[in-house]
Amino acid sequence: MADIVTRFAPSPTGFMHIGNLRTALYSYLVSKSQGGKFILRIEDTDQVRLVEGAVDVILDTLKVTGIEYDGEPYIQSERLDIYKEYAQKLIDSGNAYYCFCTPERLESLKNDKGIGGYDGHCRNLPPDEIAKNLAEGKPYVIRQKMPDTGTTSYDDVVYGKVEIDNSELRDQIMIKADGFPTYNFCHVVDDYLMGVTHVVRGNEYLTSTPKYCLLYDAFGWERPTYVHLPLLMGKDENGNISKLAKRHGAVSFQDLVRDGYLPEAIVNYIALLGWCPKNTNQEFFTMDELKTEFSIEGLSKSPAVFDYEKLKWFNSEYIKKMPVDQYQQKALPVLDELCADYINKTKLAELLHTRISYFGEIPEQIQFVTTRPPMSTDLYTNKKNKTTPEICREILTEVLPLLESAEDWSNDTLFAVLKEYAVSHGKKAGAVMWAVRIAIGRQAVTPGGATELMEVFGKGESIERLKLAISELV
RNA sequence: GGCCCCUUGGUCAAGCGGUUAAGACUCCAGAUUUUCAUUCUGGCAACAUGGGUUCGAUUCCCGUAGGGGUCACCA
Repeated sequence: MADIVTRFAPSPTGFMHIGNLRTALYSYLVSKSQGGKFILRIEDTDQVRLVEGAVDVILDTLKVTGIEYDGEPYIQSERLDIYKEYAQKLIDSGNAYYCFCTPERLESLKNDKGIGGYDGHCRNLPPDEIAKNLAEGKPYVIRQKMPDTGTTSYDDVVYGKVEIDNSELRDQIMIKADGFPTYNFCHVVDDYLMGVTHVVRGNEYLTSTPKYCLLYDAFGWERPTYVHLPLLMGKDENGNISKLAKRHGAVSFQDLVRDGYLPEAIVNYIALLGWCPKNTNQEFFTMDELKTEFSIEGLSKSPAVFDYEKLKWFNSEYIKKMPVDQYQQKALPVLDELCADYINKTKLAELLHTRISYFGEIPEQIQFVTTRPPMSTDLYTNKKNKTTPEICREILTEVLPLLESAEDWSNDTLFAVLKEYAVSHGKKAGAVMWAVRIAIGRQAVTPGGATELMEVFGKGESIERLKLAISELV
């Protein structure tokens, strides 16, 4: 069997939609799982939607996700002559024709319910009229001539046989009036010229693929293998499901990275949205593992809803597995920006390590550190530790001088001091810890216990918060 | 609306004629922990529906319903 060649052919829109990234991933894996080639082609034939710097976004995304393309990327806007040449071939063979219809006429056709699309008006223009129009410089497009009768079918690797009535097919435009080709035409030419054996793309192309098959046939080329992928969906707050879009949340790779999701976690998660490994329940995959485990048979037919909760879970697992220094490197800058100098950021970051699911969560998690939340004395009441505001007040006042005289402000020492106090005063350790933690943290739930928080705050701020808390308990 | 595709718990999903219908996320309960988190137990929850085919259908076929996609000088 000849080597597999797949491609990823995004248009430069300025951001990488997560569904698009998944398509790239699968396309890459279809090839690499078989030791094939994977090429990148930039489809920038829409002149009105050009976005500056958009190609870099694509390149960067592929780089950080570890999706490596072979050779240099192809740029369609640099290949215009090629498309014209091949369009001409189709005109010569009678499979395409010039169309001089005005946009206005096409518009009125569209609005006419009985017709609902192009009517083949220029299909059989006499040669001399075409020549005349051309000589006059009349704007024109080139259209593909579709068969009037019969059906066209192909075998999709994941969906099986797909058959369409040719009467459903319109004479689609291959070359636009501005001389640029349409996707419908140039991707076929490119895929052929670039030796693409497997076309891997989203299932929105499932029903237009017969048109492309017809193009291959018209050229006398062998059709590629088609691998259509189930769509990625989003769910809105009303439970309605549709193609994953902005209103569902962050939908570009860039958005997710900005929120503090790790590329490896994102890739791992989306790899499993529409694909499942055979003979294993494994959920965590490195790119290398994906390359060896991936098989087309594991692809699903039904659309998958993108679940932010599960992504969060994946990400938190990846964060937990991060080596400490690497983790600190990511967390510290965030803390540096938010926290006062006296805060022990390294310690705080350490506490956060098992508690955040993405780095964007840090600011709200540490709000009680950057500000002093309003105190509610109800917080001192805890059933399990049998504490009340009164008991806590007693504990805090007794513990304050002990802490003030503490020389070492490390977690271990502080813990020993409080434990010592609890034992010698016949108090439950949990009660003492509860009182101190509430006094310091000023909220019910805090990342870390009493002494850990004190270490984070340092002696000065800790004592101040303690005194403040006592004064509020009168 | 025409055409095409899809349909296992709330979500991702395994299953490919005979199973107590896996597993993961979420949620709940319990244990551990100086709170929370982590960790560890356990639990709730599914084959859209009606007909066939078959000794037997979640698995195969048809209809219905629901969802999605597509009908551009966008890709």
